[in-house]
Amino acid sequence: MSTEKVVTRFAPSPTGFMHIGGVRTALFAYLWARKNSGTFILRIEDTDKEREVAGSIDHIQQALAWLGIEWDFGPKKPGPFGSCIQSERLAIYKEFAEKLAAAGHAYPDPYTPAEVDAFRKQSEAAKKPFLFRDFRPATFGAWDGKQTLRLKVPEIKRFKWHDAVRGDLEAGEEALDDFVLMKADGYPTYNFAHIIDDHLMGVTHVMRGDEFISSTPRFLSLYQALGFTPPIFVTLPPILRDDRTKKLGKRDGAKDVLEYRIEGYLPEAMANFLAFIGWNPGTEEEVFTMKELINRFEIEKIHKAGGAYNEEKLAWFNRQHLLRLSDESFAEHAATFLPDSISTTSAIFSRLLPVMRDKITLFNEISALFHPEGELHFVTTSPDYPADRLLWKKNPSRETAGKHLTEARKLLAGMPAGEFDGNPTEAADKIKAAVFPYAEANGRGDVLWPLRVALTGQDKSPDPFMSAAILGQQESLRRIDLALTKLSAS
RNA sequence: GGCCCUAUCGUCUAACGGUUAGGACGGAGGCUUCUCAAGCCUUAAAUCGGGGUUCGAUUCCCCGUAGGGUCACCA
Repeated sequence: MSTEKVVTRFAPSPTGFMHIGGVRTALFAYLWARKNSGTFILRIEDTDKEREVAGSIDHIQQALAWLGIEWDFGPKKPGPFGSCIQSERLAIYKEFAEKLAAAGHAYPDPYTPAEVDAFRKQSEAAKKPFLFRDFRPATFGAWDGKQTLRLKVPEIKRFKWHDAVRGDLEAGEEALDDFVLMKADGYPTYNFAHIIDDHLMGVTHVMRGDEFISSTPRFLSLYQALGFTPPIFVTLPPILRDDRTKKLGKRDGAKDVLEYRIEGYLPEAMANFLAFIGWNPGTEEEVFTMKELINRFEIEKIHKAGGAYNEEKLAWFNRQHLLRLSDESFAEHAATFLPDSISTTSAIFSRLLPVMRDKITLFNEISALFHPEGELHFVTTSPDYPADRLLWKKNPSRETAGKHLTEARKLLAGMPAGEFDGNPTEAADKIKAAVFPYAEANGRGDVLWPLRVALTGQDKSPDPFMSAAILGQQESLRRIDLALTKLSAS
């Protein structure tokens, strides 16, 4: 490896939302740049004004920022090479176009689109692949800067090149053609602009999907005509749909990356998951922070074959990262999913923290916990439930339920009030110490089921000790009294 | 169709000529247990097919097969 500073870029076109395919490409480019203390550039390729979607540039930046992918140069951070938005660099492309035209490496296309189309049909009828260069005019005039400009392929030959992932690649002459450099609307094509920019921005490693392999000979022709040295090509494997039948695309359910934030995924989990589609450190470790990914990332370990997107594995990664979160950052992430009545600074929130941490895989599950049918609904609402719910299904006797509830009430009432306060996990332990021996002696289910329902009113909930710890002594006793009333009323 | 690329459990993958083909997700079973999760343990499950090269092929070569990509004044 040379001592040259590594520069990578992510170069999306602002034509809609970002999905995980695009983000994965950005991630790999970012990881490689950071690993080498290099530069990562976010370049906006907005040379097709027809397809541009308003707000996309903003959206792209939000998606990358959410994932923790930071760019050194980007839309509002121009570099020594100027703007990172191609539509603001038109003068640069024009200058290179003029140079190529003057050197005889490019020529104005004399045909109308209809005429070119006729040529194409002609070739099809003859069952030959259409190549514009077969119809190249014998002589051409100077380029006036307004016509369509095409590259005059400098050399018709079989191209061989090296790809850092795919190895030695080659393609025949049929892959070469006089492609368009400057469009009639004055904008450069992608094929032209990206090569100029990669060169001017000092990009050393071009990371992109395998859909660009087949156009590489044309890029190489242009590098040759311009006298530029090509960068290192790093072809990334495609991300496949989960059934592996095709590449994951927007039409196949590829979601907006920011959707995942709304669903309560952690950005580090997403980055971890994406890194493992098409890359693997070669060990059995799987859970990595962004920092660790940067340390471990190696181009040599990028795969050739495509990998499928699997949301269940993503969820697992999320759970793993969630477990490693500090209470403080857990609270931050939880904030938007809590009911309005509970703030992350409230006392009740800190009492609920251990339960929430145990229960969820995705943060949006927190809202479900507080739903009227949810496990934590009892926290904010006094329970309302049919009396029969207090009866354990294996021994549905009102008499037993009432007897044990009365006993349990005594045990809870007998505890010093202070033992309910403080750390909820410790409080739950103390409550368990007070109640469990009795339950052990008289049947765990017979004692604990009615107690848990009395406290929570729910079929599914945290265990009775934790529930009592969350509610506090007074409220716990009040709810047991309520349950006893229910039992005797009917 | 031409050209290019790819191929290990259902899925993500390890193996860089020699392993009982390993791990993870998901599945199944179990433990735990007052409920629901979580957690822990166990388990089933793969080298696309056919030829070579080699003492020995998941690994190297060839031919099939299947899948993907690409053939724009889109990127």
